Amino acid sequence: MVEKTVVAVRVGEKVGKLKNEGLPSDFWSWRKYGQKPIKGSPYPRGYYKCSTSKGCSAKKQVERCRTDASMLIITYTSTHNHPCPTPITTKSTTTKEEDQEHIELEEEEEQRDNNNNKPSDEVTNEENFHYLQSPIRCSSQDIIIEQEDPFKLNTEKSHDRMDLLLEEEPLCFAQLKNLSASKNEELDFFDELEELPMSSSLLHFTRNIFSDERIPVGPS
DNA sequence: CGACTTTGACCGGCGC
DNA sequence: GCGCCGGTCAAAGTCG
Repeated sequence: MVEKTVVAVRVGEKVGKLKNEGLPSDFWSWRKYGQKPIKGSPYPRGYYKCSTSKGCSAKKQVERCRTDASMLIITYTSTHNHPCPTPITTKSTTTKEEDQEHIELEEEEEQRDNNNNKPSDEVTNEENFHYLQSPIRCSSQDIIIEQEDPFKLNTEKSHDRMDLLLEEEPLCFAQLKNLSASKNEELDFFDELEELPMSSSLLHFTRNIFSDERIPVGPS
């Protein structure tokens, strides 16, 4: 049984011009070992292996949404057989960072409990994807994690969107696009970043996720 | 010089 | 068996 995680990531148009097709940075390093044009999609799919540790079998596939070039579909397969590499950071940041992630996890689990549509034991069914935030968390838990825009952490909007994302039926990408349409200003995200009152941990966190949204996507 | 990307070739699974 | 397609390999090129 191979673990498979599908994550939709919205990236800015500008970022898409960068190398790696603007892949969001994560704690692991990935080595590209192939690229293939995919039938039915105008965009090629890239194949990446984890190069953080020798012998790690973790892989990911990255392709652009055929209907929305600013949306990346990242499919993680296998799991890392090594601990999450420690990002270059100051000593004091990790705990805060973890706390924030824990908060998000709890929110996620709470949402899932409220929904009751997908009991956790059913999620492990092979027909279901594991919504595992592979690049951020070193965990094999079946946990839905969405990387929220840090600026939306305290807004009602994020919860509304969360509810939408946890709807029984998977969203089409057009819907996902609308959900995050308000993020057009993200192109200047880093320009504004310096001026905003952010804690060092939050700043580090946002840099690591590259200001992307990571949206769990159900099986098509 | 090592790590990485690019890209054509190769291989296996699957449907006809 | 054959062709298509997705996934992987590996040599060559690039970059810092």
